[in-house]
Amino acid sequence: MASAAGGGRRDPEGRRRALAAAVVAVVAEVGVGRATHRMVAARAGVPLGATTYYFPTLADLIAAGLALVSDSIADDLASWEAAIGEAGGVAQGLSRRAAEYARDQRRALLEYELYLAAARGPQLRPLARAWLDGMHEILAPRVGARAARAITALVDGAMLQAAVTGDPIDQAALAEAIEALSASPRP
Amino acid sequence: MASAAGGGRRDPEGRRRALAAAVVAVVAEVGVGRATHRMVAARAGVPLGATTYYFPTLADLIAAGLALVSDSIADDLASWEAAIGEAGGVAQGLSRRAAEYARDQRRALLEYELYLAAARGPQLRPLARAWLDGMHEILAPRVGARAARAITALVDGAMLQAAVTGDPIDQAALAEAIEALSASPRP
DNA sequence: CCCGAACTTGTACGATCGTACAAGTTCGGG
DNA sequence: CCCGAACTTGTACGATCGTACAAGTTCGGG
Repeated sequence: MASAAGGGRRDPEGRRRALAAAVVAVVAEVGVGRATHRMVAARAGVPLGATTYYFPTLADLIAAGLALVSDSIADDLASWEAAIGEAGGVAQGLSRRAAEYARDQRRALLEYELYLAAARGPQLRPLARAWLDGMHEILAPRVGARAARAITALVDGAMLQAAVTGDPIDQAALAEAIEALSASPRP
Repeated sequence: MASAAGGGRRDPEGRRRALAAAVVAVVAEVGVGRATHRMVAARAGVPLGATTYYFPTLADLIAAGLALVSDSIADDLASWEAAIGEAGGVAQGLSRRAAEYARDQRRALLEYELYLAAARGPQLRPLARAWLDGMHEILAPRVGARAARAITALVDGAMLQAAVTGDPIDQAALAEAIEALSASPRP
């Protein structure tokens, strides 16, 4: 191992990353069901043959893209936690972060599509779980398990609606609703 | 016009309906992006040629199926309103109906997939709007516009999560959350 | 220097797709 | 009775798909 981490004769690792990123772009554009080798290759700027060299089957290729999204969701969770930790409390931080998230409609749609696709094929299950459990882990210590689950559903619904309609999230209204759920008495 | 409404030589209208219903089944199984003429024909029990006779293009065929779902959502809205009108108030009726709805995971997934697909192609926009506006129309007179929107988001999120995870909705917890949002003071 | 492994590229394969269509069948109106 | 419109059916078309692979090219280790 001469040049250490990653190797890189003609930058195969870069191609692998470029292909995975191209998968994300293509899936965002046409949906999981319509993504093809050729679209991904064109988007990544590599010949068709390169796709099957790095990823033997289409399922492998798409899985590589989804892994990328999965990682970015994990990163996202950290930023959600940071937003909530800031001044203003859970309701302010959470609603601000949700409104920000929904502003990138393209990405929001992609993630919700994958979120749903997780129900059909088990290979995406971890992605959906990461989001739900991650949010619960962040919120539960601050508002209790029961309110955490309700707030996660509320925020999920608000972001889904924003992604579908294209309308921005009403941040003040969402904050108020989160507040109402946080204050809910125990059963 | 001898036999009046619908005509019906060898039951063409029945075939049309069978094809539309088959589209719904196929889309529910493999998703919008992977539904094909041949799958729909096989499911409907008609030869391939019949699909293009009744629906010139694949888009027409799929649109027919989605129209069916759209109609059933309109029917659903009536039953949501009925559930809310029953004894126990908004929170009880709504949470009970949502839990019922989520019990049919297959149908819930189908509808959420179409809901999302509405963001990509404008031909499904009415479907998404029908749901959002319909719920708002039902809830707003009872809890106010602001709470109506928050509750719709909450219920949407809860049903989406149930559809994705396959877990049933915690009806009592949802009712409690709806209650909290209904009682929220005006801004 | 050079050689084998790693990578690249273009082309080709059978399968399946959406769609077209010719030839048959059925049926109600005149 | 019968004829044309409505419907049925099977087959065939070119396009596109996932995947395989032979022939080249590059590059680091010995």
